[in-house]
Amino acid sequence: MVVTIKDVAKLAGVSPGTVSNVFSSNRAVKAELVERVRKAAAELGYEPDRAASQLRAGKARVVAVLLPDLDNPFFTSLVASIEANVRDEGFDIIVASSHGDAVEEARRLSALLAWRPAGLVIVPCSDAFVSRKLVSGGGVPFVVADRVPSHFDGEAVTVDNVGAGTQAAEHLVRLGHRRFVVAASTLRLQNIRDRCEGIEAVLAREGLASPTLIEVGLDFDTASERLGVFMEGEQQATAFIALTNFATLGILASANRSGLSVPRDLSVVGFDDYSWMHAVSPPLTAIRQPVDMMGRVIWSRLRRHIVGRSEPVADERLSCDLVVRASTASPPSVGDALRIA
Amino acid sequence: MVVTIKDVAKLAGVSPGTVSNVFSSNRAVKAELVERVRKAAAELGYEPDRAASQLRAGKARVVAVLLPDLDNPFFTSLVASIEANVRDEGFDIIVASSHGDAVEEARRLSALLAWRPAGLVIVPCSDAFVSRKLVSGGGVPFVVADRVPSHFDGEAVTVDNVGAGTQAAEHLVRLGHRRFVVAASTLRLQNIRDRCEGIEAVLAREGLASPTLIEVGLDFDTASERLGVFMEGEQQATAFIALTNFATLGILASANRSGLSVPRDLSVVGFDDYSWMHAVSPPLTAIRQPVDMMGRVIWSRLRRHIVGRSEPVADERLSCDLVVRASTASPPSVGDALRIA
DNA sequence: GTGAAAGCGCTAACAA
DNA sequence: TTGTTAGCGCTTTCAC
Repeated sequence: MVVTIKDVAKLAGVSPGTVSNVFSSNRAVKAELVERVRKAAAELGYEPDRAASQLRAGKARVVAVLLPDLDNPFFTSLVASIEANVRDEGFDIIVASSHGDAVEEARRLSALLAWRPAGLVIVPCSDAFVSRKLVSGGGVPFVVADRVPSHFDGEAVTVDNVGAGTQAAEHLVRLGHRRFVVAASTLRLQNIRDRCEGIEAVLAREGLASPTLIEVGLDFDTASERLGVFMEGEQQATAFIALTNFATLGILASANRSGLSVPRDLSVVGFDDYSWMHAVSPPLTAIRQPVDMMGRVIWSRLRRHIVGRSEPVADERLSCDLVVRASTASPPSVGDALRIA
Repeated sequence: MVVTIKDVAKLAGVSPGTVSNVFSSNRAVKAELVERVRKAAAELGYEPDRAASQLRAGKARVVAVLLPDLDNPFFTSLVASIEANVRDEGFDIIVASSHGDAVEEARRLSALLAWRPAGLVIVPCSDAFVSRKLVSGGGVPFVVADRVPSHFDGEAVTVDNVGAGTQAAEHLVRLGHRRFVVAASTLRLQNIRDRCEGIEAVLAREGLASPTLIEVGLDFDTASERLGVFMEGEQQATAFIALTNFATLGILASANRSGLSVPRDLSVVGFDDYSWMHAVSPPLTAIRQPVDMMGRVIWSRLRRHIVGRSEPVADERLSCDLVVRASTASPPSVGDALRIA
C-alpha cells in the first residue's frame, strides 16, 4: 500500500491536518513540528496525492494541452515552452493530440477536461473551432494558440501573420523577384490566409502579379508531391515562400528532385526556424515565429485566470522576424545589375 | 459549480451507483436506464471526474512520461507514438522534462508520481539512472526507454545500438572509406558507447584505424562549434558518422562552413530519420530508429503490468535500418576504381 | 498553533 | 438489476 498523510501524521506524532499544512503551507506550523513532519515524510517516502488533493481543495495544478499533431516540431516546441513556464509554479502538463480530426478533437477534449485541469491550451485542428462550446461549457480557463478563429473574443495567442507574409515578400521583392509562388498548407486556416494576405498586399503595391498559391497539405509527403508536380510544369517563378514548416521541406525536396538549384534557380523563404535550417546547404532564409515568447504569453494569460496576479500582458500579436541566410538571392534575370533597395 | 454524478442521477431518476455503472460499464445496467442516464448526462454536460474516480477506485488511467528534453524531435516523436498507443485504451499522458539534469529529474519524477499514474515511461538523463530508487519506491510499473543502464534488470526498450553502428560502418567501408570520424553526443551514455563499439568492431575487422571520436554535446550549437574546430584542422578523414540527430546537424553545418562538399569531400551517415533529411541536398543517408515500434513496445510492456493481458513482447532489441540516400559515396582517392563489395 | 471531523466526486460492498 | 452507504487521501472549517 502506498503511504498516506495519516501514516506520516502517526509517525510524526501530529494530526493529519498539520501534515497537510506543512506540505501546502496554507497555515503556519511551528518550526519544530515542520521539522518532525518532514523527517517522517522523508523516512516513509511520502508524497501528497495530487488527485486527492485536487479533489478536496477543488483546485488543480495541471494544465491540459491539446494539439493537432505531436509530431510537428512547431507544436512540440510550443509544448516545451509551456512546460518550462508552468513547472516553476508547480503545475504539470497533460497532453493529447487530435490528429487533425475534429471528432477526435472533441473526444480528447472531453478526456482532458475530465481531469478538471486548472487551464487548457488548445491549438484547434480547424479554426472553425467546433469544440468551442465544449470548452466553454467546462468552465475551465483556456487560451487558443496559433490557429485563432476570426472574430474570436476569448484569450488568443498568435503571431502577426500578415506581418510575417509582408516581411518575406518585401525581402524577395527587394532582391528583384517578380514572380512568386506561395506554398500554403491549407487555405482553410485563418493564420495561413493572413500570411498570404501579407504577401499579396506587397506584390499588389509593387504592381506585381498575384502569387501562385499551392495548397500542399499538412504533412511532408503530400507537400513534396504536390509541389513536385507543380515545378515540373513551371519555369517562370523565381521566388518561393513557404507558409509552414512542412511546406518549406516540400519546396526543398521538389526543387532537388527537379534538379533546380537554390538560390541560383529559385529563392526560398522558409517558415519557422529549426536547427536543420541553418545546418543545411544553403542555410535557409526563414520567417521565425517567437515560439518561446508564445509559450510565455500563453501561460501569462492562463495564469491571470488561474492564480489571479500576473504581469500584464500586452494584447498585440507577437511579431515574427525574418532571418536572412543563403537561400535567397537575386533572380537570374536581374543578374549582377542587382538593385539593392 | 460543475455537474456531478448526483445531478445526473437525480435528473435520470436513478441512483448515483447506477450512473457510475453506466459510465464505467463495471456492472450491467438495463438498456432503458442506460438510455435515460446518457440522456441526462448529455443534457447536463456531465463528464466523470477522473481524479475522483481514480482516488476511489485506486486505479489510474494516466501514464507519465519523463524525458530529458521536449525540444528534441526524437523524444517527442516517441511521445507521439506512445500517445497514439495509449489513447485507444482510454489512457491519458502527462509529460515532463528533466532538461537533462539529474536533480531536476528527481524533482519532476516526484511530481509525476504524485499523480499515482498507472505507469511511467522514462528516458533518464544519464544512464546512471540515479532516480531509480525513487521510481521503484513508488510501486509504479515503469519502462526505461532509449537510455538503458548496463546490467539493468527492469523493463527496457531500446534499439540494437551495436548493430546500428555496424551497419553505418559497413556501408562506408564498402564504399572504400578508410579514415573515420564519429560524432557522438557524449560517451557517458551506454547507447552511444554501443553505437561506437559497433563501428570500431567493423574497422578493426577490416584492419582500419580506429575512428576519431568527437563528443559534440547534446544540442546543436555546441555540436556544430566543436565539429567546426575539428574540421579546420583535419584533412584526412572522409567518412563521418553521426550518432545522434544533433550530431548529424553539427557535421552538416561545419562541413558547410568549411566549404566542404558532401559527398564529394566527405560522406556522412546521419542518425534518426526526419523529413528534413530527405528534403535537403544531398538527401541524407541515415540510420533510422524504429520510433513507432518503440512506442508500441513500450506500451505493450507497461500494459502487461497494468491490465495484465497483453500480446507477448519479444524481448530482443529493436533493430535499426540504414536508409541509403545521397550523402555517402566513394572517397576521392578511390575514384572511379570503386570496389563494390 | 493544533486536533477532530466533515466532505470533495466517485466506486465497491452489501443489501434488497 | 438497482439502491444505499462507506470511504479513497486529502483540505478545511470549527473548536480549542
